Amino acid sequence: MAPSRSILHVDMNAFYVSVELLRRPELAGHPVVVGGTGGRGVVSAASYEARRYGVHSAMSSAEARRLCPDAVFLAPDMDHYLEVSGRLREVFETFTPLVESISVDEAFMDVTGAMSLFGDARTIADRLRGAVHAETHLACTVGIAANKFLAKMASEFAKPRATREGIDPGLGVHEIEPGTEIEFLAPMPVRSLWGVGPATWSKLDTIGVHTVADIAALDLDVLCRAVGQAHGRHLHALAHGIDDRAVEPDRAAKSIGNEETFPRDLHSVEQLRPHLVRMCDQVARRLREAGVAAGTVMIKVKFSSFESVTRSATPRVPLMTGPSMVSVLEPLLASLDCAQGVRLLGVHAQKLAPGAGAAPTLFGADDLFDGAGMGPERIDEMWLPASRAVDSILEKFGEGVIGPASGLEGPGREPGSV
DNA sequence: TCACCAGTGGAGGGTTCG
DNA sequence: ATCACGAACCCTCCACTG
Repeated sequence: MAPSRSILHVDMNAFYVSVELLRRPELAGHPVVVGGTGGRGVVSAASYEARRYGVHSAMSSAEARRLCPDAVFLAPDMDHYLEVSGRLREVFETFTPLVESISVDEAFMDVTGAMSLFGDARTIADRLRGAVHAETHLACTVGIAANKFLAKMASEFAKPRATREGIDPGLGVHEIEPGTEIEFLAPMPVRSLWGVGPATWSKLDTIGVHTVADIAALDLDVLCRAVGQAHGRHLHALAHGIDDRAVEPDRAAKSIGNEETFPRDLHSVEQLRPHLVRMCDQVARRLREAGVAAGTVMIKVKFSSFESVTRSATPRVPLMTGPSMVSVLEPLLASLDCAQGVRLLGVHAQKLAPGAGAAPTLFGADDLFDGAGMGPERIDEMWLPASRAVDSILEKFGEGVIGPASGLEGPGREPGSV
């Protein structure tokens, strides 16, 4: 039996929109939407006023406009949100170093040890909300419970809510007291469990499972047959209020990738190649910044039909430059039928390994002459010093001053332009 | 030698979350 | 007609190994 802990889940209220309102106070009280400014985009965040009209995140911009024509649509400014997010984390860390960020606007905190300094969890939650507001003028909701899952359920419960009738400001803080977990969870719909999306919901629905109490009462084997071993065990535990995952402050990234939907579909490898080169370069740069190399590289292609496929390859040594990634991925791209129309291209680095300094070659000179040409390892070795030089130039003089020539498409190139 | 089996790791697809 | 992007995790199939 593990000792009992006190976990907070902090959730910023309508984060992107609230940050924007600080810069544009004249918009306060109006329906505001961040995202959905482009033709093919979706909503990233909606103010509670916009939510009253049924607008919500992940909705297509076209539908949001239809539901709420008067809303003000703002382009996302992720750099700014990340900066604010960093300041929030600093506020959180004045209470405990055990802070795990799960997105720009949500974090878990393990305050078990902090309570001797600051008071009980409820007191910490109140002081935290005050400190967040003092530092950033933003509002947040805090859930308190004995584990991460329950803390998240608690903050969900305490959040502000928009209905057609008006905006309910919510409780701000909610604590699920030890011993009351089951009664809190039992009546909840399965869809509210973390890990039950449309697909799982549908599977559970067909076996007559609708509430968390239904899952808790279900035979584990029956559940696992319906949704899979790992998922079944996980859901079964959650339904009993059990979640042993620790708050992990420094989770290393396990993959790094970029994907991009083009303004218009592209129809050939020739058209896609400049984008592939540019995106490989971006991903490789992020790898070098993180000091890691890609053990496996992958491309993702989404066709006009919305069908998407992935193709991956594992070179003999991990890669960390754009040209070496292009050399591996271009043949994979060429193996696909791009003529049918490609709306999205993605480049991902997986199986991240600690990046070598300037990786000394592990291979003989014969690598240079093996039939098809230079292997990706040799390309990496050749390009790494130059790539690092480019990194420092970009660092010094800003984005866009330098890039791969093959990533250019003509004068005045803009990302995503055709 | 063959059939079978277990373990492993790559590849590809799918689900979920914010 | 319209459906982003980035990341984590899981499942299944397959080839290889012993």
